[in-house]
Amino acid sequence: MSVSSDVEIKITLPDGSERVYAAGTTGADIAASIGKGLAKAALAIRVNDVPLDLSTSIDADASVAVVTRDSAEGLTMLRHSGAHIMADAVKRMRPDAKLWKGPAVDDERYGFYYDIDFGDKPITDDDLPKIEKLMAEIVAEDSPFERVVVDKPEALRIARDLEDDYKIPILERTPDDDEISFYKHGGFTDLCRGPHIPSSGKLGDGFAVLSIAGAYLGDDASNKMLTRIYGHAFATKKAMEAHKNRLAEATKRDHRRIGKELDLFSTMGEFGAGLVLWHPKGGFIRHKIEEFWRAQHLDGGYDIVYSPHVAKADLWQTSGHLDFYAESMYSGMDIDGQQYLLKPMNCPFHVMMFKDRRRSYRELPFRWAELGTVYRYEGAGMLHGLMRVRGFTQDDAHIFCTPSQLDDEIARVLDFVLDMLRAFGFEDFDLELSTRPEKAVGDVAIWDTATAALRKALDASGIAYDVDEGGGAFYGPKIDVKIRDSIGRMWQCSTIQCDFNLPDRFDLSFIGDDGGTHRPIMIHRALLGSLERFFGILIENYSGCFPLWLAPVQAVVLSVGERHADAASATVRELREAGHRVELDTSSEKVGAKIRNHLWQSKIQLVAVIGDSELESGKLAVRHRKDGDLGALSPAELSSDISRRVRERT
RNA sequence: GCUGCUGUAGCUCAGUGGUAGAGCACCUCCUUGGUAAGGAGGAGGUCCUGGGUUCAAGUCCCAGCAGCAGCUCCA
Repeated sequence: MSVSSDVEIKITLPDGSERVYAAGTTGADIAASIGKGLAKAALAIRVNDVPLDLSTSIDADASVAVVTRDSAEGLTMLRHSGAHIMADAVKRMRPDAKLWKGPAVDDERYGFYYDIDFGDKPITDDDLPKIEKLMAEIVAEDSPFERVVVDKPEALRIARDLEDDYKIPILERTPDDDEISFYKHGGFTDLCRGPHIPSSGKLGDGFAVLSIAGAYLGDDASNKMLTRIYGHAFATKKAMEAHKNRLAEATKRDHRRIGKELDLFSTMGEFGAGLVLWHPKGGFIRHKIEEFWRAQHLDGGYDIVYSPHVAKADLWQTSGHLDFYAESMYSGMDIDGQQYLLKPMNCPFHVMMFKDRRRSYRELPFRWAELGTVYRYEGAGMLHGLMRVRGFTQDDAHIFCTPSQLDDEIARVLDFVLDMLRAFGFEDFDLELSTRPEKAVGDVAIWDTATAALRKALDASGIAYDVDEGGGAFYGPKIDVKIRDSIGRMWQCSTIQCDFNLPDRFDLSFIGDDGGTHRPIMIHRALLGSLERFFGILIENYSGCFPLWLAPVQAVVLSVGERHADAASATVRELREAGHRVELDTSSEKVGAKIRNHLWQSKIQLVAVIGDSELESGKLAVRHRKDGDLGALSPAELSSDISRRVRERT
C-alpha cells in the first residue's frame, strides 16, 4: 500500500520454498504467480497462520498458504460467504428482515445458516426456492467482497443505517479499541470478522437453500425465536448433488419409515406420545438381541437381576433423583397413602440389592446387569421415533468393586463394550474420556484414581480417544463410546461412568480384609444404551436388511406354478425342522413379482425357487439379495448356508 | 417447552366454500407363470378432536391432540 514497490519481501510457501515479491503484493498476486489453477481455486490466504482475504496486501516477510475451495478450510469460508450471499438474497426479497447471525457450521446436513427476524410475517418453505434463485443472481453479479474497517461510532452508525437492530448490542459490547470490520458485496453490507471469498461469483453453482426452522436468539431458550434458514455449499455442483443424494439416502433409511414398511414397531401416537409398540417382527429382533446380550453377560461374569418399575418417593429422595432429576420424572401414584414414583433409572434398586445384607470384600466385585425399563419425561418437541422416547429399556449394569479392583473392572468393561458392538456390525468407534468438572462430589484422590483407571483402559484399547477436560458428571469421570454406521454417521450408545455419589448417599459399605468398613466404588455402564434407540440405529445401519442371525424371516421358498406347491411346502417344513425361519409363498404371482416382494420389498436375504427342473433334480434355485444367484442347492446345502451366515452374523 | 409446517382410505398423497379422489396394499375371480410389478372386478372414509364463521366447511378462523423440521434441554 504505502510501501514503495521496490522494497522486496520474502514469502515462504507451505512446501518450504521461498519466493521474493514486491512489498504490498496481495494473496491473489501470490496465487497467480504460482499457477493459473491455484489462482482460480484460491479463496483466501493464511499469513503466518492467520486467515485473511485474498486481497490483503503483505508488507513484510511472511509464511503464506493459499486457501483453496476444495480444502476443509476453504469450504468453511465458502459456506460462510454463502451465508452472507443468502442474507443478501433474503434482504432483496424482504427488506424488512432483521439479520442476527450467519455462521458456517460443521454438520452432517447443513453447511451454514442465517438467523433472521421476519417480524410478524415469517417466511415459509415456499420462499426457499426464491431465495436460492436470488442467490444465483447475486453469484452471477460476481460483486467483490470488500472489507471495511471502521471505529466503533462509525460501526454503530452503519448498523443503524442498515436497520440491523440485532447488530447494535453486539457492537455496544465490543471494546472501544477493537478493530471492527464490515464486509460489503454489491449493495449488501454485514458486520463480520471475515475473511471472505474474493467475490460473490466464487460461490459457484454448488450451493442450496435447504430448510427453515425456529432458533432462539443467541441459542438461549429465554430469548425470542428467530427464523433460521439452513443452506449448504460445496466446491462444485457435483459435490452439492452428492450431498443431496446422501440426504436422500438417510431419508430412505429413516427407521420410522422402514419400521412402518416392514411392520417392525409403531408408536402410540395420541394414546401416549413417546411410547413404543414392538410388533411381532420387531419383537423377534429384540428377542434375538436380548438372547445374545444375556448369553454374553453370563459368559462375561455378570449376574442378571430384575427390579420393579416403581418405588416410594423416599428411595428417590435418598438417591438424589427428586432433587436433581425431578423434572424428568413422572408424577407419582398414591398407594396406601404413600407416594410411589416410576423409575427413571435402575441404579437405586441395584444399590438396595447391595444393601440387602452385609457385604465382604471377598464377594466383590458384583456385576449386576438388568434390561431395565425406565420412564423419563421428555419434552414434546424431543420425541423422535425410537431414538428419543418416554419409556425405554436400558441395557444397564452396575459394578460394585473395591478401589483396588477398579483398574481391572474398567478394562474389562471397555473390552466387553467393544466386543458387543462389533457383534452388531460396528467396527469404527470414537472414544471420549470426560474428567472432573468444577462442581463435583468425592475426594480429588478418588477422582484421580478412577480417571487414571479409565485412561489406562483407553490406552490399552489401542483406539485413539478424545479427552473432555471437566466434562464429567458431578459424581464421577466417564468414557463415552460412539459408533459409526454404514453411511458414516456417529451414534452414541455406550457409556461407562464411575459414581462416587450414590455409594455415599446410601452409605454403602463392605467389610475389608482389615475387618473395617469401606466404601465400594460403583460403575454404571450401558452398552447398547436403550434397546429402542439401538434398534432404531440398527434399522438405519442395515437399512432394514438385517443380518441373518437377527432377521425375523431368513428365507422364503416359492413355487413357480401350482404343481410345485407341495414340494415347496415340504422344503419349508424341512428347513424349519433344521431350526431356520423360513416362509412359504405359493401365491399366484409371477416369479418376478415374488422375487421383488421378498428380496426387495420385504428385505429378506434368501429366496429359493422350486419349478419343474428343481422337482426333477431335488434341488432349489437359490438367490441371495446381495450375493445374487447361488445356483442349485439341495435343502441341506441351503440349510448349512443359512447356518454359516448366522454364525458369521452376515 | 419454543418457532414454523403438517394431519383426507392400511400406506404414499391429490383435492378451487357446494355429491370424497388416485396409486400401492387388501378381498374375489381369471391367469400357473422361471428371477425387480400378469389381468379384471370389489370392498374400504368420524377428511385428527372440539368449538366458531357461513345458506353451505375436508377447505376459512380459534383451541386442543398428534406428527415433522429445528432450537433449548438431556446424570
